[in-house]
Parts: sequence; C-alpha cells; structure tokens
Amino acid sequence: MSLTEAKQNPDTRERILDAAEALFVEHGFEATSMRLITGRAGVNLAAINYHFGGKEALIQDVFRRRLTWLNEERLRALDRFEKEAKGAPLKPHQIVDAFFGVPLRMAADTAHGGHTFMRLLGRTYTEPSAFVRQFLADEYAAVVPRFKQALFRALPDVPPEEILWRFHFMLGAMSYAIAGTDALQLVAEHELDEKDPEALARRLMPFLLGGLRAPLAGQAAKAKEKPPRKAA
Amino acid sequence: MSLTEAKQNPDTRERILDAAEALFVEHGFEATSMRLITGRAGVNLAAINYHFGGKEALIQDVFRRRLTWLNEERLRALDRFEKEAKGAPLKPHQIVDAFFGVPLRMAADTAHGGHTFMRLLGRTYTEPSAFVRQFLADEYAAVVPRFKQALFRALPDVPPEEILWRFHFMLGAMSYAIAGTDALQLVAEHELDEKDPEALARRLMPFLLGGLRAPLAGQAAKAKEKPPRKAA
DNA sequence: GTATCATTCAAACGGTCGTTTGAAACGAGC
DNA sequence: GCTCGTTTCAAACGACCGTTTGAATGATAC
Repeated sequence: MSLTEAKQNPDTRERILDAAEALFVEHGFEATSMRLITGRAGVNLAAINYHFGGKEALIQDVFRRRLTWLNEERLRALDRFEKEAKGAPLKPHQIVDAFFGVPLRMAADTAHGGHTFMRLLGRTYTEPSAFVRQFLADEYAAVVPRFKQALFRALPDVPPEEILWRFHFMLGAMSYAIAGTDALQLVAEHELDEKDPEALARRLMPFLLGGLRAPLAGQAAKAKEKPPRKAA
Repeated sequence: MSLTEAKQNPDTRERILDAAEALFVEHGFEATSMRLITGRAGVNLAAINYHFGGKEALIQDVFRRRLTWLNEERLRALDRFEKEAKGAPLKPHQIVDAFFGVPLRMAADTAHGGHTFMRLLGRTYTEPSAFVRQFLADEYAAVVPRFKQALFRALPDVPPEEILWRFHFMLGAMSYAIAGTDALQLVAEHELDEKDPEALARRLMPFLLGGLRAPLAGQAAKAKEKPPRKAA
C-alpha cells in the first residue's frame, strides 16, 4: 500500500465498520466497547486504533460511509425535480419525497445495511455527545439550506419560521418511524410487522404531507370549507 | 425514620434526582457517572447506592418521579372528554390533546423541572438499554390501550393498523419537538427561540392533527374535492 | 535470501467506572 | 448521658474502559 490513505486492508476495515454499526444500534455508542466490536468483527483489539485512530474517529467513519452518499442522493433527487419544474416552485410532496423518501428507500435496502444504518441515524439525532452533534451539523450543512429554500418557495403563504418547525417535526416523525421499533412496541403489541420498509414509506409520506400542509394554528379551526387553493 | 421505606432524608434524595435528571439530558445515561451526579448534587458518592440501591434504580426513580403523574394526568384528561361526550366517540383533536397536550403543558412548567424532564423523556424513547425500554413499557401499559381504543372509535373509517402507525409517527414528532433542540439547530441556525413551550404546543398540535387525518396512501391523491366529512 | 513495508497480535498501561466497606457523625427517645 | 437506628463520609475494591507498545507475521520488490 503505497497510497498515503485509504485502500488499507479492505476486509478488516469493513468488518469493523459493520460490527460497529450493528452494535451501536443495539447498545448505543457509550455502551459499546471496542472489545465488543473487535470481538464480533473477529479482529484484534488494536485494529480499531490502527485503522481509524480511535473510537471517536470510528464512529464518524461509520456515519460517513453511508451518510455522505445519502445526502448527495437527496440533492440529486432535488436537482431532478427542479430541472423538471423549469424554474417553477416545486410541489411540497416532491420536496418531502426528495428529503424523506431517499432515506426510506435506503432503509428498504436491507442487504447493504441500509436498515441498520437508518436505525442508527434516527437514534443519533437525539445523541447528546457533542462531537457527534457537530459532525452531523457539518454533514447536513450542504443539504438543509437547499431544502429550506425549496420549501419556502413551495409554500409562500406559510411563514418561514413555521416551515422550519414543521420540517423539524417531519424529521422527528421519520426518525422514530425508522429507529423506533422499540418505541413502536409501546403502542402495538407485536401486531405490526415493521420489517417491510416499503410499506413504511407508503404510510409515512401521507402523514408527513398532512402535517406539513395542516392549517395554521392562528387560522379559524372551523374553516372546514377550503380556501381556493393550498391547504396551508 | 421508623418507616420501612420512603421519607428518608428528603433533601439528599431530591438533590440527587435533580442533578441526575439534568445530567442525563446533557450527557445520556452511560456517559453520566455517579461521581458526576453526586458532585453536582453536593452529596457523598455512596449516597446513590444508599438511597436508591444502584445506578439503574436511580434512573428508574428519575422517571417514576414525573412519569407516573404524567400518565395519570393523561388518563384524567381522557376521562374528562369522555364524560363530556356521554358515550359518543371523541373527536380526534380531543384525543390528541389529552395525550400530547399534557406533556407539552408539562414542558411549559419550567419551574418544576418539566422542561428538563420532557427533554429526557424524548431522548429515552430511542434509548437502547433494555431495562429502560422494559420500564417504559410497564409505565405505558395502562395508558396506551385506552388511547388506542379512543382513536379506533374516533376514526372508524381508518384501518386500526394505520391508526397505530400514525400514533407512532405523532409520538416521534412530539419527542423530537421537545428533545431535539439540538436536532433543530440542524435546520435553523439559532433563528428559532425554542424556549417557549407554549408556542411549541401551538405549532405542534396542528401538525399532529394534520398528519393523523391525512388521506390514506391508497386513496386517489388527486381527490382534491372533499368527501362529505372527515379528511381521513 | 534479504530488506521494506503494512498489518496483526498479546500484553500491558493509566484511568474511570459502579459498588462496597467500616467507621464517624447525627438525632430522637428514654 | 447513653443508646440505637439513620445518614454521611473517605477509602478502597475489582472490573472494564480506550489506548499504546513492541515484537511477530505477511506480502512485495529487488
């Protein structure tokens, strides 16, 4: 290996990343020791420090491996819709689909660890640890402004502040939808098969759109008759 | 103190609970050491084991102190609405208000640690640790079935399975709304003052109701003209 | 075969964890 | 004043943590 970085023994690196990803979902970052990770991966304890530099760096690489692609895919989806629209504002459902549909479809791809990773990602939005928060903020810095702008244009009658809040609410609903297998068992006793991520997307997207376009609090709650356009 | 349990030195106990609650929000369970807790509380390290029996027992007591009351309050709110309705099905917004409005108003009560606790609770729905999950399941066992039944009656046209999913989605949106100050900063850069929990409730409730009553996935998306009643 | 590199390995490092211990301090009842 | 049960305290326990080390192993090029 004459290259300065990367392309080190691919087998060991990948096995560590896979084991860490799965264990982080199961037990969280703090509770997952390096001995547990290397044990499951079948590699030596020192391999993590050798290949990644430390536990924090490993955590970041676990995310980077999939999150970078995920966010690029989101932007590609948004680009595609905007090209179609030829300068006209996008429809809310297109924006929601670009941002939330991509990870949901990623979660459906169980073969490539998509489901496991999306559960981890959902957990991590509430992660207290400072460096993880900083890392997420950096990874999303390029994506969020684009989607904010698109939503502002798509919903010109809704105050921008309100849109940001609803964006936040949608993030929460999606995170739980993916991560919260455990929380789900609070409401349903093994009745729902949460294993089918395609069905999950079919259920979640209408909910998100319904929330996004709900009448504003200030508006008359009794106004059951629709204004000419736009539910918001 | 001749009593077998309880009513031990109230000062030390409460100070430990307060310190633990705040620190759990800041750093999570695993990362919060007993030395950190007792240090902030200004009590001896051994006090936790003496008064609570161990770290796990402390965690459970931190929740029990507020969660039991919260769930009772939810049931009281539901009882009140059902008494008013005299046997008729409740309206969705009443059920949503009883379940989600109570914790939101609790979060507004910053003086009594409501805000801190609700942030902790939101975090904990995704908590990996097994004993915490079990504990939450026990605490919610008495509450969830009542609300499920109420929702089934209120939305007879919506398949029960779909209602459970949307209940789950609402849980996620609320949890993030309260817990996710940090996640919120992903979408807005210090623009939103998330300190006002009353405003939060005013924003969240319409979102939840909009999601709950959104058109089902199967139904024609183009059916912009309303059916005679009920958006769902 | 030998030199050179990247990688693996067993062992140990200092530190922090949750918990336990036994003695000291306190307070109410007599 | 003495006793007894409760609470506090400093100190220590063994276990596990993330990280480091230096030697062993493997592969490649000459």
